[in-house]
Amino acid sequence: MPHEQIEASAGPAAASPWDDVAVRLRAGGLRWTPQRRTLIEVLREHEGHVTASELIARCKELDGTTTPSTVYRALDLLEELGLVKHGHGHDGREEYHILPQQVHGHLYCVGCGSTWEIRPETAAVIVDALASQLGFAVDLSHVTISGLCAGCHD
Amino acid sequence: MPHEQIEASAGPAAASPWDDVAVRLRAGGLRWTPQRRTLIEVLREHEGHVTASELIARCKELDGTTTPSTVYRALDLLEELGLVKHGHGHDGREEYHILPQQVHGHLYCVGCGSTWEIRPETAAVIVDALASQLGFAVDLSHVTISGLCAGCHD
DNA sequence: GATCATATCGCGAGGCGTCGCAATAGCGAC
DNA sequence: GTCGCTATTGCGACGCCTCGCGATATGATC
Repeated sequence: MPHEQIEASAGPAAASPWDDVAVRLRAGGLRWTPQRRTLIEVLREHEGHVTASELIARCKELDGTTTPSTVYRALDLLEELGLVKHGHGHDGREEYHILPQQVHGHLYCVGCGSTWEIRPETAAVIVDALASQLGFAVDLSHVTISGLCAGCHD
Repeated sequence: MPHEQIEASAGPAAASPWDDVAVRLRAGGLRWTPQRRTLIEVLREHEGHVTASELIARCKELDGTTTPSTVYRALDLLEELGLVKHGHGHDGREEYHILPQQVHGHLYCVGCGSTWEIRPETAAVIVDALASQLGFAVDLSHVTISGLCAGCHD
């Protein structure tokens, strides 16, 4: 086997936040295991939101020996590193936001079942209202707010 | 522990919304069963919010034969009658609001674990913002929004 | 390459919530 | 009071999520 190729720092490929997970883990005395490697592979495939069960299922496809508890624990770890962020769907089930970039909220229409996003500008109105009136700094992205969309409302 | 008391028909006691549940059920072709009677007893004991497990545990104390599925199904029914309303705590677990009167939201501080209410006036700001910007009629009471309270924030 | 401390894994159990099914029992009709 | 329709119950099984425990394997050190 030839030596593994070292990524040249001049490489033009966009640096992915997943690339240095191994390093970051080891820096904290944590370990880079096959199970975590698999999970990162799976996360690379996704964008936006994924449910925990979807992640577990996909990991199991790739590995077969993956167990749910391992995935949940690895996700907790990645959340501490800021690479994912968990929230709850309208029914309380867990959802993971991959590479959370901007604050946005989630809406679920109980009429038609579709989901909507609260864009950052609108979210800001809500966050500001609660901050000024209650001094509470809310994290709108953690839950899915239910309601009726324009189409189902009238 | 409150002792049992037979309700005198001549009693001028304020009519409780629970009093005519039996009638309302039968009016819809539904039935008034011992299990439902027990649940109503339990609900009479509470105000505000209760978790599903608390209700189930208390029903089991009173009856012993109560099973969770029966309680959940009865709660669904009462929700259709408008007597309770379910929501989700910060961790996604179910919570029941007893006799929901006014629209209010729920806040959970991830710092200290305390819970706060969003008063109707403040809730209105949020509801209006989403209504005017997205045409979405949200139900703020369905979920618990996480964040940091004034004390934990700074 | 061998050693060792310990982070991590897989397993099993448990609580929560949902659903389908066969048996039971309200309750309206007679 | 009895009958019969069918709403409801209890059970069992499942999926989701968490946790504790003993066994394993990472990776730092020599």
